Amino acid sequence: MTGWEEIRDEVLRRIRARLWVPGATIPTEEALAQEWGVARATVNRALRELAGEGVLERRRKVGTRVTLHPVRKATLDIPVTRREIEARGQRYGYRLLAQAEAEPPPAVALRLGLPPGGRLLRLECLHFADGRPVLLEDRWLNPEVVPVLPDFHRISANEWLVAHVPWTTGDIAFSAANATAAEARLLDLAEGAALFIVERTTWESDCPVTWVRLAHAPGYRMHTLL
Amino acid sequence: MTGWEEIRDEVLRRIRARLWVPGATIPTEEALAQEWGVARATVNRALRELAGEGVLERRRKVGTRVTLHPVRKATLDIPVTRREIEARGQRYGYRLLAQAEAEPPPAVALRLGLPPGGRLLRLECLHFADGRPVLLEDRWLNPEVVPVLPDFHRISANEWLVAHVPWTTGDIAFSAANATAAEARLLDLAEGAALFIVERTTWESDCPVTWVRLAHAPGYRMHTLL
DNA sequence: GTCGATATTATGTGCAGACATATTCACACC
DNA sequence: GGTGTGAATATGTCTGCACATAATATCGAC
Repeated sequence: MTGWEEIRDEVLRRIRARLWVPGATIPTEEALAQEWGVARATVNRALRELAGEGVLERRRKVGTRVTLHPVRKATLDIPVTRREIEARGQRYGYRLLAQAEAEPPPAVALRLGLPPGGRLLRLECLHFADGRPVLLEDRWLNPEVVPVLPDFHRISANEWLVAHVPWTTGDIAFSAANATAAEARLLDLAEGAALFIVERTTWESDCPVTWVRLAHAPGYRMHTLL
Repeated sequence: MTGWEEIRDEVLRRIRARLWVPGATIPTEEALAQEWGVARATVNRALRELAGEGVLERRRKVGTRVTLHPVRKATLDIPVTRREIEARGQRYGYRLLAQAEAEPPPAVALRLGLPPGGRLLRLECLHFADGRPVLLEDRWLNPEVVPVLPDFHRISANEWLVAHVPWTTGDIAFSAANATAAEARLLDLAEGAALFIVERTTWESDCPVTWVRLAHAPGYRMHTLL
């Protein structure tokens, strides 16, 4: 029993074998380190990992216990649209439908924390897989953050932003919605088709960057890795 | 500059300030440790953390670089339905619609890795928020894993499973679908309404436990914490 | 008994040093 | 020119120790 990964696996094994049941306190780091003949830091690393995944709960002085009400943590990878489509082995296509400066609807301004009346750059575009439209993008961009802009006919805002405004923070929400008549026409669907909606708000250190709504055509599945 | 969290924040600051641009290699752990007057292990902890979030890419001998094509990692908490509804301040309700042993459809058997012809326990139930139906659950359960079963009229399978078959592995997928006539009737919706679908397959150490499809009524939003 | 100071305890984090491992690069060799 | 080998190097991980911090338990004063 050497190495924090082996120790992590052994802890998981004991939990699954009901040796340590949910809600119960497990032995201290010290005791486990002694039992397995490793340093306490090694046990700590393993237990910290499991606590991060939500399997264990740790509190100073109290000890480590197996989580009683497990909250499944699903980690999703959200790549740039082009790479996501290409990863499925399909040919990627892109078309800019509209680009204009305008006043955003109140809901968008609110989410970005902007005062009403400001003006943002609005982009509407379509993404294609093997020539078929699969994703409608509706984006509002704060021109103050990115004063020099590229030609969005050639590169998608999505892709340009991750390269030029890296490592922003944000907020993502998922939902479902019926396609409006306009959406159905653009995505070549029947009106009312169920769309998978991703809404994303992006910030760069307290400054709003962009809000975007991605409407995925039916057939789209988002999937956890593990 | 002491403490791995401060160091992590400083690294992030430098990336956002474009001192270290995407694709570029940052100084070695040794160099950073010296610059900030801390041990290499402390820098390692901070950089490892950022690599886990996808901000940095690290390879032995090569060094640490700022990720060029960031893949946003969204972490979702997926609690038990009851707790999710109660967390929104609504009253939770639950009704078992059907419980029967049956042969699962091929798609379900395939996902669970079971040979065709086996029999599973099928549960169909409705979850209510403030008295209104919001979630339709269609579940197939492997009775071999959990030989002694509770009264599913009183406790939802969801909740009973997390308490009695803890820390399973699994696989979750999200999509959107139009409500069938039957689904619309049960959820008190118009036929064709856009449902948010969660499909989940659960295993316990190479043994299939359950497959479930959750159909959320419109209005449901799944949300990242950060 | 109640309250508050103090001791105890388990985890959180840090340090210095060591060795392991993956990868690259230079160089000798054919 | 191509190829294999070994040196160099950055990260990965472990050890043993120390002190910090948070939460609890204990015990004395009143």
